[in-house]
Amino acid sequence: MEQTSSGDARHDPRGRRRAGNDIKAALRDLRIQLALLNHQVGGKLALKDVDLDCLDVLARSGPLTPSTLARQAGLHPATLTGILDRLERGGWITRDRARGDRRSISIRVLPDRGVEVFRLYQPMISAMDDLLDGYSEEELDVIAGFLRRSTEAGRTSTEKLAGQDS
Amino acid sequence: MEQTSSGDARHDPRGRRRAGNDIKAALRDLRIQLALLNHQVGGKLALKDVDLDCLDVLARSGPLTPSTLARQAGLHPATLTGILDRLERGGWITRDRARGDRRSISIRVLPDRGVEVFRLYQPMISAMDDLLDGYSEEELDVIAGFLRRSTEAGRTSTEKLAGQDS
DNA sequence: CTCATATAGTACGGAAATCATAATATATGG
DNA sequence: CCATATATTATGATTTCCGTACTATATGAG
Repeated sequence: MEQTSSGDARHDPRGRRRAGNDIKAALRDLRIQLALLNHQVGGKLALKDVDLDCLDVLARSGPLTPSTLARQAGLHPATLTGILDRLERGGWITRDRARGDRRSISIRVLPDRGVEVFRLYQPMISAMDDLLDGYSEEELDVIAGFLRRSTEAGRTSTEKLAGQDS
Repeated sequence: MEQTSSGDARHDPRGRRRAGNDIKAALRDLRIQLALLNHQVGGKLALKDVDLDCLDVLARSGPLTPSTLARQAGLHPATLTGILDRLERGGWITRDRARGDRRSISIRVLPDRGVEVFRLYQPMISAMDDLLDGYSEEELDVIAGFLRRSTEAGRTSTEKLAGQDS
């Protein structure tokens, strides 16, 4: 749907290229800035960056087992045990024995402290809402599509790197 | 253009709201995925996540002093010393005494190992190029603008959090 | 069923990273 | 020249990371 006629006379390859490079650079900046925001939020909650990352994945992808989470977060299983210990001690998660396979554990985010997190992200959420108000619904759809595709590009690229040993 | 049941034909509040929430969720996913990609890249280069972050900032924002970099990366000055030691040992950066103020140090990224990094990011760069080919120049400008504004939103939100002590 | 093997999660311990504090070197203003 | 402020690094206590080994459970073969 965002395919437009190419090879047109009005089409300036140099302009497209510049715009593309702008986007890639902007994505780099955005990644760093969001990492920094999370670092601040984590600091307020006495959580390491990686702890907050795990919490984010858990909150988003529902209950997970340690092995699944470790794989998704690119962490050593033993490292994850330490992270889960911290999160459990802080009252962020619970570890329950799974019903089917009794070796495995189901990690669940506790809702209790959700408000704290939300309050800390509130400035960013408000700023984003203000920002998004300036776009038409069509533009919003373009942006959402771009973000989803970029995430997918990131996923396949990450897997490609993880697959090869050098 | 489709009419909506509630009021304004041009602006459907429900559709906009959904699109906005989609974007915020997509941004969360994208952040995690890019962090994961960097984790993989860092792993190949024997660099911690935070080391690669610092390198990225340095490569992007030119030579910096340790104090400036520490502030920009949200790190304790002493922590940064350790990071710089690792980066220097690995041949990623040099520390030169600044000309003006002889207390301060100028950290510069060495170009030598840039190729390695580029090669590792190549899958992502190619995927992004393919992805961007599907957009018109106008759409690219919309996306670039959105990314820049989001980064700015992240910056002000981060500063807001850093400013208050609770 | 019994045994071998595989898998999930964690305990343990050495190596490394983090960060508060102190120390050093230089700058700046009176 | 002196007092104070600032940039960076050294030191050391604490925490984190992660390779290895261990326990518990699952699965498959005979």
